[in-house]
Amino acid sequence: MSRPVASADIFQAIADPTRRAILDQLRSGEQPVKQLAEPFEMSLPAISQHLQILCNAGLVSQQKSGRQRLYRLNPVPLQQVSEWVARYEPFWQQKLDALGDYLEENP
Amino acid sequence: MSRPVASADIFQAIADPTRRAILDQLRSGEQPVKQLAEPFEMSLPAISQHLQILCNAGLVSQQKSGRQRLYRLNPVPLQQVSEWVARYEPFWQQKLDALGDYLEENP
DNA sequence: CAATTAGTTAAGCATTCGCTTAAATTATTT
DNA sequence: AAATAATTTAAGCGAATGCTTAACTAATTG
Repeated sequence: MSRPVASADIFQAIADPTRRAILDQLRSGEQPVKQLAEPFEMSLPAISQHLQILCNAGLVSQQKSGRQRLYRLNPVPLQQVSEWVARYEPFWQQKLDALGDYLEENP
Repeated sequence: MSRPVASADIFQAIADPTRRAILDQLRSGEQPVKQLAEPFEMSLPAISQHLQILCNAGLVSQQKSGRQRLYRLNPVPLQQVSEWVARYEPFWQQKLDALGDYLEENP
């Protein structure tokens, strides 16, 4: 069998820079594959596979429109990431406060 | 070579669930490797390799203390993730608002 | 000093990943 | 109906990933 089998894991899905760039691009509205592929020096199938992974992770949805397929951003699963990382915010505040104090005491 | 070569990329570093769990564990303070490894059904070298990847990503630092090596959380690079994902918050707000409206209109 | 403890390095292996090219599918245009 | 356009499916490939076991290094203890 050949792959883009469901990663389905959000963290895995956003680990790849191309996929993050695709998501970034989709913030300006739904777009067909060809347009999404434009900024990348990569074959169309490669992009298609990335889109499938994003789809499996629930980060995009697609809708047929004539002979193109419009992909649309679904940001909801990113909340999972947001929530995870938010648990660390107190810690980096602390770190930065410590740095601030240090700089104050050692001008 | 079979190294845990420097990913150095934060998103890659947090893509693995074991590594995220290690980070989670480190929020309760610096810990030696053996203690960090305890919750996992995995060999010590495996954990050591994960720690090295976290180290390369700047997410942890280590400090020798006798014959143990204490690992400590450094959350600062996670801000990168936080900033990236924050750009999507307006979008999921929008999504949830739409859902809310829908539910109000279709009780 | 020999034995033990804590951890890392090294080497190897199976699986997954990101990509490619070629072929297939589906819809539109001529 | 034939040609073209948009995209996916398929197959394959090299590199990276996550793990293992075995061997090594360094600090502590008996």
